[in-house]
Amino acid sequence: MQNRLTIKDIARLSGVGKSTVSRVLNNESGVSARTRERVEAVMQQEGFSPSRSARAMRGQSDKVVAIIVTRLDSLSENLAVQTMLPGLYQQGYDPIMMESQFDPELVEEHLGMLKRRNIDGVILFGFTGISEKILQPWQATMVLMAREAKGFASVCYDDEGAITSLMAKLYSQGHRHISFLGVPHTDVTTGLRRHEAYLAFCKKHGLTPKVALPGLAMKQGYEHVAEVLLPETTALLCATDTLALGASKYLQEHQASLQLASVGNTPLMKFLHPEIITVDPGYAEAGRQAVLQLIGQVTQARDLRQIVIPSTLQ
Amino acid sequence: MQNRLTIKDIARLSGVGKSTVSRVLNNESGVSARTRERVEAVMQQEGFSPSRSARAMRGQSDKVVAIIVTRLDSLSENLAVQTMLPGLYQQGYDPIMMESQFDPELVEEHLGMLKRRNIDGVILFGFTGISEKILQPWQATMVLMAREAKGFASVCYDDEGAITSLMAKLYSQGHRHISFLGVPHTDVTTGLRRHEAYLAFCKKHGLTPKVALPGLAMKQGYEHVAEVLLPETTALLCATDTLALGASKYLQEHQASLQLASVGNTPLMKFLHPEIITVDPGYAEAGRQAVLQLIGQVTQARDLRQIVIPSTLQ
DNA sequence: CTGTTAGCGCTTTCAA
DNA sequence: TTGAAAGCGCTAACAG
Repeated sequence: MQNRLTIKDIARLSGVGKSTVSRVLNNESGVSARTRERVEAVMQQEGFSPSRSARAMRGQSDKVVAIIVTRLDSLSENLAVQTMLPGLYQQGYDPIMMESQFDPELVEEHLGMLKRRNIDGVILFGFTGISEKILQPWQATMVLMAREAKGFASVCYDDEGAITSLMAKLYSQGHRHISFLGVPHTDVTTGLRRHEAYLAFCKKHGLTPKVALPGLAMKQGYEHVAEVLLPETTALLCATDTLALGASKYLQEHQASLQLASVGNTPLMKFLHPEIITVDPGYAEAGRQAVLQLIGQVTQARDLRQIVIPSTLQ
Repeated sequence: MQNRLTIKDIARLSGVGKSTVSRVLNNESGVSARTRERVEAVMQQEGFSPSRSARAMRGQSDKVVAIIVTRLDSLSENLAVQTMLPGLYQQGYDPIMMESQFDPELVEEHLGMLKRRNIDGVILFGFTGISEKILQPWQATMVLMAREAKGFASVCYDDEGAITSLMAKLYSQGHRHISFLGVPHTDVTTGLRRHEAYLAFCKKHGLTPKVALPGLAMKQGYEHVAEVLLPETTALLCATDTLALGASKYLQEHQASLQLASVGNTPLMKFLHPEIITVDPGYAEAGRQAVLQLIGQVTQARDLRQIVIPSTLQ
């Protein structure tokens, strides 16, 4: 680590001035092709790479962004992060990871650290309880995942479309008594929107809704699925894979057999219960979009778009 | 982000010189208590925090480390990383995350990026196929997880102890026909060592071993468990939770009921199959130790220890 | 087109 | 115990 070369060295080795090297480094115009080639050759040969800190100090950005997930082991967030990372590396950004554990105070704490570090941007996986006030300072440099907020860029899933297409599929299979296992309305996207889409479909098709909204945890699916099982029920729609996993454990234990459907399409689900009908909310695409949006935002002041990822029935 | 104060501002505001502020900042001796207090008060009040880049440029470290996991969704690695993060933040380090996807070339690529960034240290979750040559330049600044290598610090799990205590438990429950589902020997720790510990126990207690070593994936557990099911088999020991998950799906589908045991104790396992006997390899503790070791290494040239985390039967 | 010259915010001599 | 001054590696005027 010690004897890294500097532009000064490169300048000396290629017989030019520091600034010329700098120009080459930044692909600035105003350097003769010959000089540029020569300098590039030297850099190449010496394996030169400029000091990030020095560039950062010169007002350039640090090229560091943070990704704040709710939980490291969230199946869905993992899928999104998995596509974010390569996207960020490719653009030369270092992604630092933080875990909010669904705790608004932790988010605040983390954002505080990040503010102090003068980071370029943040991708935050939203959840219930984050006050917009805390986010305010980040308006220009944050992309919210799975959450919308006025004045913020965001990448959301198509909750309504996902639920509707699952319902349509179940309906077309002949199911007329479809129960719903979801998340409380305090969660606007996964909770409220998915529930409403379910209700809307029921209404439109004259079905009688039967609902429980226990929460996001597998255990909650397990413990509350019984509440929505009527004798006539033939299918169960779950707001998330995790919930479906919990429910299906219960169903298995109780020998109840009904058609399950859920929003998620996570690998775990596909393996454990391939018979479940799923819709892929487009986690991978969401990750890609989030990175594009964030980088656009911080480098070229792109406008704060609210992106919705279309889901695809599996 | 723009108008961050600098030590110059703090100096002015507290009526001292830049260097004094710097001394206070670094807790250097040679500053009168009065002056120090005054400066600290101003910093506090202005919410001053020094520029990382400037410090880094002055030869201080960047305070950035990388964590390279095999997969973002590895149940076990998640548990370790979960304790690493807070440990790192607390020491002022930023953890950047990378995913190797079990691909040695990706590791090489990532390490290349990191070298260029002049990072402080790396925590690398090992796997089969990483050539030690690639790691060589990182000897002093790397901690290997779940893998040992000559000249490298590492944090490993007590493979032998874990398997032995599970076997002892099964044995004490009266099981005498215990099969083993594991990982090929190319994986020295999870593969070879666990398998050997199983064989040793069998030998010592006069049991007839029955083994398959398909690999790490859930699907492999599912597909290969049948090979080790003899009519007399009453228990099955799996080298990992993931494998056990696959196996138990098969067993469930085939109505076969035997006592399962596995190394892992991941939340998913505990939820889906609480009846399985597990041993906790100490992932959380491993994460803590890895951070301590790495930071010790890079800040005070602590010697490269090879740490083994004791496992605990659940 | 290219080199020289100032700094960016900090640490680190070196004098006072 | 302190402050002034000299850089760290880089970029950005400003001259040639």
